[in-house]
Order: sequence, then C-alpha cells, then structure tokens
Amino acid sequence: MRASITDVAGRAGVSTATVSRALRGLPHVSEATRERVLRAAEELSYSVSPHAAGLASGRTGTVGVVLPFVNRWFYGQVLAGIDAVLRAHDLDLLLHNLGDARVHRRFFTRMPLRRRVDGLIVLNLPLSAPETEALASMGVPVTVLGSRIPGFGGVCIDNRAGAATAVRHLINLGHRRIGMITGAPDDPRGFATPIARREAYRATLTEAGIVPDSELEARGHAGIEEGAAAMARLLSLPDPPTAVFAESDQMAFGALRTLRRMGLRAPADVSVIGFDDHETSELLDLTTIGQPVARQGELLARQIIGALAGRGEEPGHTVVPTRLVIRGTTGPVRTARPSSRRPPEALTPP
Amino acid sequence: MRASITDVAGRAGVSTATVSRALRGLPHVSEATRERVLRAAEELSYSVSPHAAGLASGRTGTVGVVLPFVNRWFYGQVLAGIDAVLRAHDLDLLLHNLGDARVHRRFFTRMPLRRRVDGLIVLNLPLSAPETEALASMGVPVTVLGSRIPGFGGVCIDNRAGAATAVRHLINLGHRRIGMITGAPDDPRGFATPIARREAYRATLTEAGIVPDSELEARGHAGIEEGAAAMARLLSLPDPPTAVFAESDQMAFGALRTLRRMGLRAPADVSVIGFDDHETSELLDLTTIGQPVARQGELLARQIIGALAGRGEEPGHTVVPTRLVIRGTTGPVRTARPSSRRPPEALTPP
DNA sequence: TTGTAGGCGTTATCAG
DNA sequence: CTGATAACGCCTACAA
Repeated sequence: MRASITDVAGRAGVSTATVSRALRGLPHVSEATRERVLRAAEELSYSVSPHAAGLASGRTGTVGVVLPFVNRWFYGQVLAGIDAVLRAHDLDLLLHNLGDARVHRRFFTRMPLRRRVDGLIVLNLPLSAPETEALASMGVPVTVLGSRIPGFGGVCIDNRAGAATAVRHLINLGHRRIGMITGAPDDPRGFATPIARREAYRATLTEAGIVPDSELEARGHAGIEEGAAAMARLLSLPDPPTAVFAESDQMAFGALRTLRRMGLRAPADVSVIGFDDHETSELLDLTTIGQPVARQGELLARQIIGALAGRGEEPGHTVVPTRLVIRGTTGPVRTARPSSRRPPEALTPP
Repeated sequence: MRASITDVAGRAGVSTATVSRALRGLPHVSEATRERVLRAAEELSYSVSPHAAGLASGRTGTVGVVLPFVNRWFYGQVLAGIDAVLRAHDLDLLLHNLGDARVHRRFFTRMPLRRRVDGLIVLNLPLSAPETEALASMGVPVTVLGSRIPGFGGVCIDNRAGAATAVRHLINLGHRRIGMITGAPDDPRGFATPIARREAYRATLTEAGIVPDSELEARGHAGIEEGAAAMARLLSLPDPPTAVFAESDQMAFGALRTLRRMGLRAPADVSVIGFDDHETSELLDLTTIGQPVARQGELLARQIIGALAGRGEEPGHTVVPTRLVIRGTTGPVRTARPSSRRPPEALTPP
C-alpha cells in the first residue's frame, strides 16, 4: 500500500497537520521539524493524494482547456504557450477537445469539467448566451480566446484590422478585382473569425471605392482541399480576380496548389495573401497577416493564474497585434489589364 | 453551495447509497427509484465530485498523456486519435508536455501524475531503465508509442523497414550517391527514431553494395531550418549526393527550400524523400514514407482502455504499417552523371 | 431492492 | 510552533 500522511507523521514523530504544513511550505513550522518531515516523506517516497487534497481544500491544481481541434497547427501552438506557463506554476492541464457539434452540445449539457478544474481556458469557440451562462456557473475563472465576453478574461487579435490590412495591401498594389476565399462564416455555430474577416474584406473594398462583388467570395470549410476548390471556382469566373485574400494560410495553400496545377503563378498571374503566418508559409513564400500564436496561449494562462491568485478584480482583455508579412505571393497588378475574356496564353506558364 | 449526494438523496427520498448506484447505472435499482433519483439530481443540477469519488473508489477517470512536443503536426494528430477514443469512453485526458530535458528529469523525479491517472500513454519518449521502473511503480497500465517495453503496452511503426524502403526507392531509381539528413541521433536522451532510421539507411546502402559515406550524413535538430542548413552542407560537398533521404518530412521541407533558393530542382537536380507523410507534403509534392498517425493514437487509447477493463493479461504490442508514397520529388538519376566537380550551369534553373 | 456506517487522505480551524 | 479533530463528498461492504 502507498504511504499516507499518517505514515509520514508517525515516522517524523509529529502530527499530520504539521506534515501537511511542512510539505506545502507554509509558515509556522520550525526548520528542524520541516527537515524531519521532508526526510520522512522522502524515505517513504510519499506523495500527496490529489483527490484527498482536492476534497479537503476545494482546489484541484488543474486548468481545463477546451478547444475545437487539437490537430491543427494553430491550436498546437496555443497549447504549447498555455502549457509552458501552467507548468511553471505547477498546474495540470486537462485537455477537452470539442470536435464536432455533437460533442460540443454534450459538453454544455453535462459540464464534465465542473469541479474538475480551478480555471477554464476556452479557445475560439462560439458561445451562445446559455453556454456562457453555463460556464460562468462553474464558479471558476474563465478566459476565452477570440472573443470578448463580460465577466470572462480574454485574448484576441483584431481580425477586422488584420483583414483590412491584407485587403489594403492588395489595393495598394493596384488590384481592384479582389476575391476572397472564406472559411465557414455560415457555420450554424457561428464562429466569429470567419465572419469578422469577411466583413472587414467587404468594408475595406467599399472604403476604397470598390463595390464588393459577391461572386468573388468563394466559400468552403477550412482546409487545404477546400481552399483549392474555392480558388478553382474563382478562376473559372468569366472575369476572375487578379488577387485573392484567403481567410487562413491553410486555405491559401490550397489556392496556391490550384494555381500551380493550372499552370498559373503567384503573383505573376494572381496575387495571394493569407492569414496566420503558419509555419509552412515561409516555406511557400506566402504573403500573410501574422499573429503571435503561442504568445496568445501564454497570455491566456497568465490571466487564469492572475485570477486564481487574484483579488477578484474584473478580468482583463488583451488584444495582441497582427502584422503584415510581405513575401513573394503578392505583387503589382499586371499593367496590361486583361479583358474580361482573358487571353488563353495567360493561362499557360511563362 | 453546490448540491451534494445527500441533498439528492433527501430530495429523492432514498439513501445516498441508492443515489450513488442509480447515478452510475449499477444494477439492483428499481426503475422507479432510478427515475426519481435522476430527476432529483437534474433538479438540483447535481454533479458528482470527482475528488470525493476518486478518494473513495481509487479511480480517477483520467488518462495521462506524456509527450515531448505539443506544437508539432505529428503529436497533434496522435493526440486527436487518443482524444477521440478516450472521449467515447468518458475518460478525461490530462496532458503533460515534457518540453526540454529539464522538465523531463523533473517529471521522473517528482512523478506528478502519480495517483492522478488511471492509465498513462507515453509518446515517443526515450525511457531509461530507472524511468521505466518509475512509471511501472505508478501501478497503472502504461502504453508507449515508439518502443517496445516489457510489461507495457505499445504501438509503433517499423522505422527500419520504412527507412529501408525509402533508401531502396532511391537506389531503384539509379542513385548511388545518396545522402541523409538526420535529426538528432546524438541527443543525450537517445530518441529511438533517429537512430533506427539512420541505421537502416546505412544498412540498406551496404546491402546494395554501396559503401556508406559519413560525409553524406548531415545532422541537425528536427525542424525546417535545420533541414535547410543540412541540405546546404550536403550541396557544398565536392561530390554532392544526387538523392537525399530526410529523417522527417519537416526536414525535407527545409531541404526543398534550400534547393529552390539555390536555383536547383527536385528531382531534376536532386531527388528528395521524407518520412511521415505530413499534411503539407502533398502540397509540396514530396515523395515520402507514410504512416497512419492518428490511428496510432487510437490504438494507444484502446490498449489503455483494454487494460483498464482487462483481466491483467500481458499487454499487447501493435506494429502499424508504413507505405511508400511516391510523388514528384524523386526521379531517376541524371543519365549524364555529373563529374565530381559539377558544372556551374547545373546550378542555375532551367 | 435498499439502507447503514465506516473509511478514503487531506486540509483547516481551533486550542494549546 | 504544534496537535486534535471536524469536515470534504462519495463509495462499498454488510446488513436488513
């Protein structure tokens, strides 16, 4: 059987209360006693039972992370950031992947993390009012990535600003016919990011005196394949765009693949800009809007830790900056503007 | 205050024991009683305290996952596989990232997961004898990815076979001067994968009557940058390789980047083959050795679940197959074999 | 089928 | 500075 606090107490010749204090580094324990306790614990290779400790103290030493995907670059980076900070504070990380909408619903009806965590980090999940309410009812600090919710801490980027910068970059290069490859702004769950980026796209065009053309918005779910298909659709238009803003780098990758397969090149034939600065983007020389991903994870974890230690102040909200990363897939619009019926030779590689 | 089992018992007019049984779906509870209990619990929005339950039962309902990186494609995929299976069995997933060697050491001296988990999944970590011992002493089923350890369950691919296939593919294409970009076979921790792949590389060359040339082994730590640097070194040799086997797709990406920057092309100038079938590999048209990554995660989780339910049989070990994925970066060796001093025109793009 | 009661291993509150 | 001791919330023989 595993040694318990009573065993340690016996061996050290003190009470269990003293063992508890000594082991947790609390004050009011003489150095000599502490020494003795530590040695006894060592000799018995004692370790506290998290359950017993949790039951008695009400704390769990665990932070929950809820996210929609574990197998995407973005979330891996965020997770790494969170993990680093949590680890430094000796907090465990309980991962809860919400995959599809069914699991998502189930999570909010059953609240499986209730009483399991001291704090909760929610990554990029759209939260309905009752869902927000449910989280709040857990009675632990909550911090969310990607949206601003009263009562919760938060970290996000300014999607509108980032998308606007992307589109403006294209406009500055002389493009007027600018398409967008958009993720799933129509997903019933209502993810905020696709919506914000698309709206900024439209608004920026309008500001520049360009009338948004809904034909130039190609939709698909996030993913390389979907990005590729979307680009194919854009290119098949009678008057295709000369530049394309993809909602994410992943979708931009697909777009680039389509271009290459059709014998076209970026930016010679079509300029392409993405969003995220994915690790592969540099490799593909993709112009994009960069955001500090792991950093956001760190900030989220820090907020939770602050709230845990904190004096119940209203949780803060941090907006982290994005930046335009100019690489090789965007360039000036062709000076010889193609007619609406693009000459066939433009479709073959130079 | 949160409702406890006593409250539910009171409201349902039964004892706490009955509540416990009813809620866990145990037999020997009349349908009527169960109904009543369920309703009472619902009305009080009761949820069991995992701590109290754990303390009393000794079970945690949690499986620990220990891994060296969270922010790499490979581990994200594995994690997704694990998560799917665990979730289906209502088990929580406690993530423990071991990052650098310091954290790694600390983990094994303090055993922070002791008593926190019902089972443990270890991903690709090299385990010394005492470390293995320490894990075994946790008294829960352990399953490891990437190595075979007596007493533990395991899942792995045949790295030697995979690497041999890669090298043989190059040999079949007529290459004789074949380089390898290798990860960190010299890491003091002794990761198994790099070692196995490098040894298979050498052995396969030897079998084909080619004498391995240590000059053709370029080392670096895993990563795109390192792969790029390694390729640069290979190309600067007086007699550079005509084909290169990269330990991982990531490193192969770096290699491709170097080629492109130097105005060379694969496979026209140098053939490149990787290992993993990373999601980006298709995009880059990289020939590679594919392995079912998420699948391995599922298998690991299933092993743990089997052990949890199991009758203490010796845990099994599963080897999953790899396969050669031929894409566009490998091709026949140039028939006009370049002299050891490669003509400068070959260095400019066609 | 249901109830009783002891115990799980700590923490925290009081005294001393 | 240290020691009793009452929670903490649930599970599980055992008894009824």
